[in-house]
Amino acid sequence: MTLAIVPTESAPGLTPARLLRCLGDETRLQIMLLIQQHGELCVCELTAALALSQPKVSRHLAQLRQCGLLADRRQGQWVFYQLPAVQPDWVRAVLEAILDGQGSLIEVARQRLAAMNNRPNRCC
Amino acid sequence: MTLAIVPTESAPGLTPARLLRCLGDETRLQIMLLIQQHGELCVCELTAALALSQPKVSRHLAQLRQCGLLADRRQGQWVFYQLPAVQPDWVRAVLEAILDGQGSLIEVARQRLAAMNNRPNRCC
DNA sequence: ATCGTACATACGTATATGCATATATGCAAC
DNA sequence: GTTGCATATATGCATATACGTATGTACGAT
Repeated sequence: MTLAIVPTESAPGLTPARLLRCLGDETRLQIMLLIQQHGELCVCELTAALALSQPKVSRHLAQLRQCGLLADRRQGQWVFYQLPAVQPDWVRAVLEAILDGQGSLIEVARQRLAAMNNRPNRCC
Repeated sequence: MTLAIVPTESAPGLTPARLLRCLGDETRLQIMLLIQQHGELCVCELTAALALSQPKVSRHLAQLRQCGLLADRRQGQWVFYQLPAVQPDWVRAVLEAILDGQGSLIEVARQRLAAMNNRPNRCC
């Protein structure tokens, strides 16, 4: 008897084109790069870093979540987003390639995040 | 005195997000992967490989060309499309990652291209 | 000049996408 | 309970995108 080696696909319908189209938005691309760099960020941190309205950030996060590009975890009032534990290799490779080539895209956002006050504490 | 290392930008207003959005379409992505594999293809070859209408292929090619993702060259009645000589490294890396991980995307198209008759001769 | 092939574009239409505003939920403190 | 904050979603509208069809242009052959 053989057990499945491949874990449950986070997003079965995630085609390369769908991935690229999801990344093909300034806001979503910056969100992905920020989370890739910082490991885990909540909505209010992303809102501050990107200087955008909360609903706008939330809507883009929902899209990234539905594509399986982000995983969310609730901690008290905050919802933290991070890269999913398991993700196809080619998706990782694409993200790394973009971050390597376009990391400067999020410089301003990183500065705003660094200047943010009252950031929530991670625990759990 | 320092000389600019970065060559003339093919299209100054082209953001990474715009490039990704351009790649984030099934047809355009297949075109890019096919050309990456075959080096150079004309419109009628792509039309046959993808089994799509000629105007549709032509329109997508125009978008890729306007984004600087493809270069075209006329030879008699045919217009051949190829990867541009100079292109951001991360774009190449993204395409390679997808081709490595999801090369099956263009398998059917490759078969149709292989079965095509009267393909034009390359020369210069 | 005329025809056939290859390719590009214009027009009208259907759908998708992004946004602002308003509303709803969940949690913590009081 | 109520208030306040963080987050999520629903609605309505403007814009963008993709498509089919038709038309236009460029090239080679006759």
